[in-house]
Amino acid sequence: MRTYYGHLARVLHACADQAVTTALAQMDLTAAQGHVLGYITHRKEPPCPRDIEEAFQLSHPTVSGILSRLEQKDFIELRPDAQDRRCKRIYICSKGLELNELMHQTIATMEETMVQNFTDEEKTQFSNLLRRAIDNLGGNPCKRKHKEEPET
Amino acid sequence: MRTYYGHLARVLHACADQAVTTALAQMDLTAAQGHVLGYITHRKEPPCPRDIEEAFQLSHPTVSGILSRLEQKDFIELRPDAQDRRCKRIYICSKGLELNELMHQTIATMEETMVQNFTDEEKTQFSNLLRRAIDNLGGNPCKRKHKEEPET
DNA sequence: GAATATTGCGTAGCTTGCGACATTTATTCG
DNA sequence: CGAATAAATGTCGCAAGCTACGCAATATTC
Repeated sequence: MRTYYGHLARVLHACADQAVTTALAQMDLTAAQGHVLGYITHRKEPPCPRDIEEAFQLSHPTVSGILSRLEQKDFIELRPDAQDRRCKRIYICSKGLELNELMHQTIATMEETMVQNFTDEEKTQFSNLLRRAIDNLGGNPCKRKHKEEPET
Repeated sequence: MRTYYGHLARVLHACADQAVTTALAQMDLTAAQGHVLGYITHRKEPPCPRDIEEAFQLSHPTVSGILSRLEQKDFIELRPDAQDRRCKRIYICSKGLELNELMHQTIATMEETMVQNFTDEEKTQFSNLLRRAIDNLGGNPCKRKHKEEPET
């Protein structure tokens, strides 16, 4: 049978997602929510949904859904920016801050487990090949927004 | 910033999925539906949903959903097996057979594009690293069913 | 300054993924 | 044979991903 990198990528993502989701279940968080919460916490300035879209390469309705679930559970709070009222600033609530350390550790552990028997060289190669494959498929559309429209 | 293989795996899968979905849109198929239809076609015997689960490492509700959408659109037909009435056999309709060649080509093209500037060595390494990473995370639970329960 | 374009976000509706539970049919064992 | 077990699906309800559409606020252009 053939190789099908697409299939392998899907399965790998599913495994990683499952592992994190299982580990975070006790904190009432899913993998996606955990990753986003981690990103928000490590930022100096309270980010807006648009930042999340770019950081995770997700569409804005997807981000919107994740954020509203985080808000419902009081992990975060959304308030419109005073200067630019189009933007919403994302603030972390105490509940989110408390869990942050444990959650970050959980994700880091999964990442280490995933490449536990890789040499340093293999790790580097792995991420390089992944990135090159993504590039070959055109990357994510939003990334090219500022570069490609010299068609006049 | 750190590497996060999990993130790269998710993005790669998203890109591959997007590429195939876009290309198959004209045939009224999604990527998941196309892959499953391709699998059914290349099988000698009409498979049952369980076979799809194992081949694609998906849960049975997921497979059930994809199959019922394929059936609604008259790509396939589901009939219970005469010998074992628990199983449903999946038969391809003419509509599905006609599109098969084009669809298979579309998927193959995406797979080639994805690794277009890889050497043969890099291709091999890529699939090996992907498989090892999957293994490190425990693979997919259902795969281990027959091996691990020597706990008596 | 007014018309236009862009940006950020909301909502609707869809597919795909999952776990949990129920049902039906086969199989196994006493 | 009958009861218990296992196997294959069905179904429900959820999260997460997308496109497409619309709206309000800001930027740009003339």
